[in-house]
Formats: sequence, structure tokens, C-alpha cells
Amino acid sequence: MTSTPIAELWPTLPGGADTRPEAAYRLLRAAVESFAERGFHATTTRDIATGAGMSPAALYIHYPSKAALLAEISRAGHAAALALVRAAAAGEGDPVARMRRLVEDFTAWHARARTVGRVVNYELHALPEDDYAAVAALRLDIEREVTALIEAGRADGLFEVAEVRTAARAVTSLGIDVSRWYTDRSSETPEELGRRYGDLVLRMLGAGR
Amino acid sequence: MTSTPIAELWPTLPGGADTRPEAAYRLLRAAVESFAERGFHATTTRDIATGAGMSPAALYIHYPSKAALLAEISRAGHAAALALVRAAAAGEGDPVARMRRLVEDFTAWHARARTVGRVVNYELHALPEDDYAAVAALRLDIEREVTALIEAGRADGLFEVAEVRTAARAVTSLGIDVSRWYTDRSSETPEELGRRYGDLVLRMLGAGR
DNA sequence: CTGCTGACTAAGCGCTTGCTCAGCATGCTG
DNA sequence: CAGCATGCTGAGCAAGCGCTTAGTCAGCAG
Repeated sequence: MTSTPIAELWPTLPGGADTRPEAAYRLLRAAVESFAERGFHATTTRDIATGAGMSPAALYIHYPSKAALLAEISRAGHAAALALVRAAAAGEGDPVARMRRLVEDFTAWHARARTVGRVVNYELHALPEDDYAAVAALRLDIEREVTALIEAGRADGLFEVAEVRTAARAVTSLGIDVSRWYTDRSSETPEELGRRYGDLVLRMLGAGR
Repeated sequence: MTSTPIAELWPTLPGGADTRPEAAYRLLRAAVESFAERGFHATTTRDIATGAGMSPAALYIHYPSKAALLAEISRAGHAAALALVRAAAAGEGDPVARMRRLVEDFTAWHARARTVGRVVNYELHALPEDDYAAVAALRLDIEREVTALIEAGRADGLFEVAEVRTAARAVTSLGIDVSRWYTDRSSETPEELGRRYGDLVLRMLGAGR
């Protein structure tokens, strides 16, 4: 079993415009595994190429640089996380139900896609400036979604929080850190962990009972 | 103002046995800053030596390798964190009061010593095997202290938690992740953040009211 | 003065790195 | 069939890496 459902991150485009050769996906997959395990700088282009079953030179047919691979992984990973947060925040039910789903999905994603999650959250500093800016914007959007949902819940008298920004930080922080410590040997499935974290967060936000 | 109270981590030994020359401390300080900012592998021995105001060769008079510097930083950092957790867990008051202090101190430390915290928490994979084992033992001890304190609170009917291990993970996780996102520009002081996180965690653990 | 030590530097060695380039097989198109 | 694009390889380059070496120099004991 692959530890990362990486295929989810690069779906074939509906318009059929996704003509990228399969070899490019193999490179992405190999890069994610290497970056997650050893970090960007400790990973060599030879590692990635070998992992994708080709010679080092072939990498440069599909990507202009090692950093471009990191940038694509980082963009796609952040986009996926933001999409999932948006779907939960704009979903059905009151803010309590939506927050529960947000934490469940965000946490489970960081457990399931932990290799991608590690690259996305801990290799940011290696991104070229432009790519970093794009990714920072996505990160800000995620934080804003969470903040807005907490505020909505507070307005409805469902949450009781002293500092919304601090609470939002804590919520995203818990999810992100999952990608650091979660392993194959963890006793909880990503979904179980999501449910438990959902309970903990709702209590943290003072969602009564 | 230095962002890291690094001096706290390498106190002069009471027996006066600490005869290590001042240059060694300059190297440690420069290494912490570089490792925290760029990561272990992206940091060169020239970076560290220059930061300490000497030539690359001088580094090897005080440390046998670049990795030895990382190992010393990691050991000292983990020892400091464990000491702080132990002091809180064995302190005065009921489990609620002790947990509050634990979270306050653990969180504030990760904000104040965020550069050391980054090295300690995110550069583990670069440690030589032996050093990694030593540090992993310290990390386990920290987790055990937190778990034991939650269990004590539950036995006294003060906490209400479904899964102690998951709750303990969440508590340490929140603190650790602070070193990732906290910056000089953060609006909260480390102590304020500690107090707020203390409130959030106690609610998360169901410490009623 | 001599002889020695500890802290340091200039220079550079051997190796690995990210990346390039000439060339080759394959398959599509006219 | 030729002509050409695509996807790839083997060989290798320039730069930069961790670390070593040979040697300098201040300080101090005798």
C-alpha cells in the first residue's frame, strides 16, 4: 500500500488537457517520497531519477530544476488542503457541524498524505521566492477560513473563545503537526484520529455540553 | 535582542568543570541560527564558522564534525524541554494546576527558544544513529510525563478524556508546532501565548467549570 | 633566550552536487 | 521511404561540499 494517495493531487483535467506523460508523475511521486524522508537539500537529483526508474538527465526533460519539482508538489498539496477546508467550511449544518468536519478532514488528510504533508509544511524554506509567495497566499486562505468559521460559531453563541486568532492557530496547528508524527505504525487510522481530534477541538472551542 | 536564550542551555557546570572555550559557544550559537533558518543540510561549515567569526578549519578544533554540533544542540535542547516538563508535572497543586503550568511553560519555551526548537524538532532525521537514539529516549520521556499527568487527573475525576494517548499527543503537538510558526512579529508574547494555550488545553481535557 | 602548546588560518584535496549535451531508439506524419 | 519530434541515456562539467594539512603566532615555563 502506498502511504500517499498522491494521485488525488494531480487529477486528470476534465478538459483532457492533461497530456503530461506518465513519467512526470513517477518523478513527482519519487520526489515526494525523498523530500519527505530526507528533506529537500539532502535529496539528490539522482535519488529522484532512480526512484522514478530513469537516468538523472531524464528529469530535466520534464522539469527545469529540482526546485520546480518541489514547487509543484507544494502548490498541489496546499491547493488540496485548501479545497478540503473550503468544502467543510461551506458545507451543511451549523458552525459546530462544519467545524467538526473541517477538523476531521484536515486531520485525516495530514495523516493519510503525511509524506506530501511533510514536504508541504516543512520544506517551505527551500522554495524559490515566487513559488513561496504563491504558497504563502494559500496558507493565509486556510487560516482565514478557519478564523471565519470560529467567528461564525461565536456569533451564533455556539463557541466560546477568548482570542479567535489564537484558537484558529491552535486548530490548524494540531492538524499540520499530524504529518510530522503520524506513521504507518500509528495505532489509529486517519479517520479515527480525525474523529478524536474533532472532539478535542470542539471542546477546546467551548462548544458546550 | 537575541531570539534564543541559548545561554540557558549550556550553563556553566557547578563543579567548575566547564572549561570549554568561549569559541565553542560561539560555534553552537551560529550553528543553531543557521540550522534553524536553512536546515542542517543547507547549512555549510563555512556558514557556521563565519557566523562564529573564524575560519572553517577552526570548527574542527572544537567539534569533530558538523553533525556533532547538531547532536549537541539536539541533546541540550531536549534535556531542557524535559526538565521543564518534569518540573511542572512534579510541581505543586492538583493535576489541573500542574497541567496548566506544564502547557504554559512548554508553549512559552517553544516560542522563546524557537530557533533551538526548530532544530530540535525538525532536524532529527539528520542526526547520527547513536545520537538519534539518545534523543528519541528523551522525547519518549516527555510524552510519558504528559500521559501520566493526564491519567492522574482522570483518576481524580478532574479530566474527562476518551483516549489518553491521543490527548497527550495533542498537548505536546500544540507546543512543538509553536516553534514552527512563532516569529518576532507575532503579536503575543511567549508568556501570553502560554496562558492562552493553557486555557485551551484544559478545556480540551474536559477540566470542567 | 629555547621549547612547547593551544587556537587559529590559507590553501586545497577528494568527492558529490545540480545540471548539460551529444547521440540513439522509437513512432508518427507526409 | 525520409523527416522530424519525443523520451531517454552515458558521459561529464563547473561549482561547491565536508574536512585535512601545513604552517603561523601569542603566551608561557624554564
